[in-house]
Amino acid sequence: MATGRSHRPATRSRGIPEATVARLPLYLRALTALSERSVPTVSSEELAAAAGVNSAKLRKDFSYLGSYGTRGVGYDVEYLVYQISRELGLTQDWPVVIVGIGNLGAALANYGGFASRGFRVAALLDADTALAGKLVAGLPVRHIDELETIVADSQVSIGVIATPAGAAQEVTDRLVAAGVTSILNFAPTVLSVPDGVDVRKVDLSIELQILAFHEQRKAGDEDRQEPDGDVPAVMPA
Amino acid sequence: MATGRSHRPATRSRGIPEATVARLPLYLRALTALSERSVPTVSSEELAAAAGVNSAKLRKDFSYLGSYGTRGVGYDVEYLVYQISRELGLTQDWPVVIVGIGNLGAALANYGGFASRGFRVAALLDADTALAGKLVAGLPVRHIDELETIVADSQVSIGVIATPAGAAQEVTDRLVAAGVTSILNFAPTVLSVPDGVDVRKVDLSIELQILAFHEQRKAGDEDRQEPDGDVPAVMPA
DNA sequence: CCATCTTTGTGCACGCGTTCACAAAGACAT
DNA sequence: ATGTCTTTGTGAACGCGTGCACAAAGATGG
Repeated sequence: MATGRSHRPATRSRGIPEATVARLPLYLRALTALSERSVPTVSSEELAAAAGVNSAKLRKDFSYLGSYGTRGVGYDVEYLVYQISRELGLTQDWPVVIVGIGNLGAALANYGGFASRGFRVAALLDADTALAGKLVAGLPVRHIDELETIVADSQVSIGVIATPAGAAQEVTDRLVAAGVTSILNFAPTVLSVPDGVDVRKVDLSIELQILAFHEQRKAGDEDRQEPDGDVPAVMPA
Repeated sequence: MATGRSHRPATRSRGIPEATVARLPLYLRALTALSERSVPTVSSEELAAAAGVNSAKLRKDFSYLGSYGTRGVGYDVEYLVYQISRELGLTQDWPVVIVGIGNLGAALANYGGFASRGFRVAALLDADTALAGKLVAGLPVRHIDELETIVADSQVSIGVIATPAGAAQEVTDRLVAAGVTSILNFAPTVLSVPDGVDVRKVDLSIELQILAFHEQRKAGDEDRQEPDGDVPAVMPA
């Protein structure tokens, strides 16, 4: 029992579980919405509903950050917005380069969610010389060969890859060599990077395939289909 | 409104764990690449490397599908491609509607990974009448009011939402009412849907924020930037 | 046919994440 | 103050996912 509280729950220890980190942006978004409506405080129950999670999970998540709530009242919205922003590192400026200015790259460049969260598009890069100089989201597209210079000059540590799959690994290598240590990959490829470099991937096709799996299951619930049904002529052995 | 139930209905699919389902598309992609190079068989070790996972995990994943390997040899590439495709439901045709034909919607419409995996874009929808009739990826953009007709006529069960956040819930409600039971959401909002409808979300901003967290942690390791600095005047209580 | 070698399939243990359930902490009214 | 009421913070149990390590299965060669 926590009757004799002898030591602090390690507010500052970087022992924040990965699953919790992944939910912090979700909470932050819900809190920002509340903040814009000038709501002063919010209970874990209300906030959890807004974020689409379980309230116990939310409380446990916040407990990793520290004791920022008030029992009987809830959480101070503004205070929590600040604490989560700080924890996520959003109180500082993160220059980002986007490589590959096709449809997707342009969509990313135009995405408003960046600027509002401390992310600043430092440059748009593409291998196509025909694109060079064209304005996308108010920024000129620059040639990929300027990558190294731009990353160094603008202290870019985050790169976004929106190139075709074939170019992704080479671009990654150049970004890493230039000093980038975090990569958000939209290309449908497995990237290999040295230790110390973080890669997160977003894959549209994979998400759809997962949906298809569940969709098939729904449809097949009454249509009990034997898994070893008919198989093409190929069989091992 | 239906309370935003955070559904994680456990893994009672077909006995196939959710985590495994999420990796099957990854294996499928690696296998397809091997197939195109006419590689007849592959070991769990090789395939795992290509997919970027642990080989034991891969073998366990495959074991949920059945015993499709041959000890001492490995897996028959073509056979495995077929089995995974069938398990994911990719041997059938999945008509998809994309709602919101901005930069992102256009990028999705042009994405080649759809058609090659059994997904067929049945229609592109947008609320902007100025877009109506315009060709995107060879398909005419149609007005959102045609949603119900199109979903019904084309037997669409999967919807992709690429609208602004403010429109996402309403579009979702209309899709669901029209019969769609799987939704891929790109809008930065929590969607509430009735039971039986699957939602997967892709959020660019969240991914970047997670990267920022790790990036900050890396930078702060040596640079010990006073984490407990000043807090804005706001304090709870 | 037997020995050896390769690679699968899986039992098992461990660690992380989720959820329950409740005591502690504070607000608020009297 | 004291009691009541609300809501947080968290101990504990549980379940899922991961990875090790190895026996079983089959190929291959002599």
